[in-house]
Amino acid sequence: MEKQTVTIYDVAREAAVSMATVSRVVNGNPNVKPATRKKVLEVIDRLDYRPNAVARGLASKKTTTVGVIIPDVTNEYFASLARGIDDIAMMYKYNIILTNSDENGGKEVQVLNTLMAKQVDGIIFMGNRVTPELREEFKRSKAPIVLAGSVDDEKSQPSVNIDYVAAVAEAVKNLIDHGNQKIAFVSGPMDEAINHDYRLKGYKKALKDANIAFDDKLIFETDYTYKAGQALEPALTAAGATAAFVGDDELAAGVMNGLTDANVAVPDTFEVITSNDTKLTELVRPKMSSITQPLYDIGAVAMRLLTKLMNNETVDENTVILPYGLMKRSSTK
Amino acid sequence: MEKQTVTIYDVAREAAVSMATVSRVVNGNPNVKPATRKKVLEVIDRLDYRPNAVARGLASKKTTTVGVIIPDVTNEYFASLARGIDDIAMMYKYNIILTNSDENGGKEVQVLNTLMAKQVDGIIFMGNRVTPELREEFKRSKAPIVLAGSVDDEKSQPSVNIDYVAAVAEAVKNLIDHGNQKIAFVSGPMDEAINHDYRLKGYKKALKDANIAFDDKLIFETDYTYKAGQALEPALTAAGATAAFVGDDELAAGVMNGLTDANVAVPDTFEVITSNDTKLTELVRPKMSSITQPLYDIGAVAMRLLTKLMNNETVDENTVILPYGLMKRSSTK
DNA sequence: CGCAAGACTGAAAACGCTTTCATATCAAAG
DNA sequence: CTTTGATATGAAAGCGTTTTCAGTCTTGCG
Repeated sequence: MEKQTVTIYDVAREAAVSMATVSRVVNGNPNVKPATRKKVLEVIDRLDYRPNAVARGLASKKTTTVGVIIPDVTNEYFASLARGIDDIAMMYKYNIILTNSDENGGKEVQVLNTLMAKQVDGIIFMGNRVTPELREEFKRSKAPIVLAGSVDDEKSQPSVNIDYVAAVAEAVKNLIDHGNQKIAFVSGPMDEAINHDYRLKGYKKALKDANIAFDDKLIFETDYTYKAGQALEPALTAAGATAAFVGDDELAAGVMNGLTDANVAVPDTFEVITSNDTKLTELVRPKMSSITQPLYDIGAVAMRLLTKLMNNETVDENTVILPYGLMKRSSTK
Repeated sequence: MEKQTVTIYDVAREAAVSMATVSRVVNGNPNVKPATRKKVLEVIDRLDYRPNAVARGLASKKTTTVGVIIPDVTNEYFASLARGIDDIAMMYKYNIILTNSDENGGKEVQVLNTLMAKQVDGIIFMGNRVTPELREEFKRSKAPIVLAGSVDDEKSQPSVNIDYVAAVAEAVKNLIDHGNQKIAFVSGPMDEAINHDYRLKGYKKALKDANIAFDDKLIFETDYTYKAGQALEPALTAAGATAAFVGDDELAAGVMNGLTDANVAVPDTFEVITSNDTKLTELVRPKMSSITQPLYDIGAVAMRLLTKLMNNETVDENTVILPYGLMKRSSTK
């Protein structure tokens, strides 16, 4: 009762040609007489022949699939990038093997290895904690790897991002311009390069430009979760902050709702600005002002870059920086 | 400069055994003398040998990868299922090929075909519009297919869901019990089975049980988007509705915010209850009451079911129904 | 000490395709 | 006609594993 698979050999026999010829017509090789092509095509249709991609992969050493490592699909930010990645991948006839890493170094290394074992033609990596071990695996990979919406201190790999330092600096300057002096910096784990090495730098720069002393009492390191943000209210007010820059939208929603629930008026007595411009910013009330990022495009461009790399095309610039913006909504004055 | 790949043959030579033996130790076959195993393992380690999964797949006819068709990763509901799927998949050593379908029949058929060409061991399908063509492809597949959080009128495939009819009926009854007589039914496209054949049925049942006449002026068919929901306010009030059941959280958030923005007080003068219990319900103000679904588990159970099917284990029940609940938050009295 | 029954191991045949290389065909040119 | 340079085609060698089948060794035991 097992369904019988029809192979290239069956087609060759039925069409009275060699496998080589069948292979040629399947792959659109022009060196086939039109009459022959027609005959083969008919048989293919009649037998409902579908080439086995695994065999093809083994013979050609190309699988037309790329691996995508994502911290968590459930996170709006990364999901948006993933969507961009998949669309472009599909456009170039690639498929995506998607795996959640939870930004867990061990899991990332393991996943990377199974992707390589599966002979993916390329890899897109999302995650901001590029450990030395990870970097080691990257080097050992013969498939090109590009980072999307993720930074590595050492810039060891091609990547596409926005200029986080400048974006955060501008966001914070905006807060300063509104008269705030004690501005909280609420971020995810500080061992992520994007937090300790980019956002924080932007924050400090804005302060310095405005001659405001840096005060580490205003630095709040926590998880990227709604609950964590919500729980921050007492500490925030205790520290005397009157505004906050937040590194993640869900976290920011938590911060804002936490404040509101404690009767701290946003934006009147406390301003909040967030980082990722996901849908969330529009759903909450007040709507959140945010740094804007071309989320979909970051993924799309990363995938496009990867196709070039997989094709051995020369690319002029390996680390691409997309433009950001600032969107004023209702959580800032 | 191309990195050299080491094959099973290299290991065999270095260890002075046959490929067969190497294969055995790699696959944990017990029929290998401990001393031999040790020797081979050492060589594997020394040469840093990693089995080629593609070759393996060709020889064994198993790829340890499953295809996942999802309407849109960017949708919280499906993303949550996807996370459950991936976790269980990883637990059973499978990888996921993820593709967005936009619930577009043509794209779905095409994607299904490329998944089959890639010899996936199984497929998880999400999407509520199972067309005859699609059903045809399902049948032709030799890899088992299970539907997750998705229904097919004809129950042609194994699936895991909740009892949508009962859940919606209960939700609507709740609204009726609060004294509402004109309850709007706001749903996504009616050509999706889940809407026209399940949710609507539950809605009608609740009305009937309460002796309320069905009025199709209260049926609102629209897109699953925030904007669409927001735009619904005028129509909703014009129809005289005092409450609404909504088939999607993002849509519901739109409906609710639309009402609020038009100074219709939720829940005091208009109650809203939604369907999917995603994170969103907690982010908006007022928080939305919702049917609760074990989102992660729907995905997880679907994947688990698939592993059994792929293993040819006998499963007692092909269509599993998980429990639902009703979570009262602040958008209902 | 002889022998059957495991326990191990290796040779070689798949798996279903791509690709190289050689050969065959053919039209145009001489 | 013969030659020549494309143009078409086929044979066969991989691609890197798994798996079957047939041994070859070891044991335990009478």
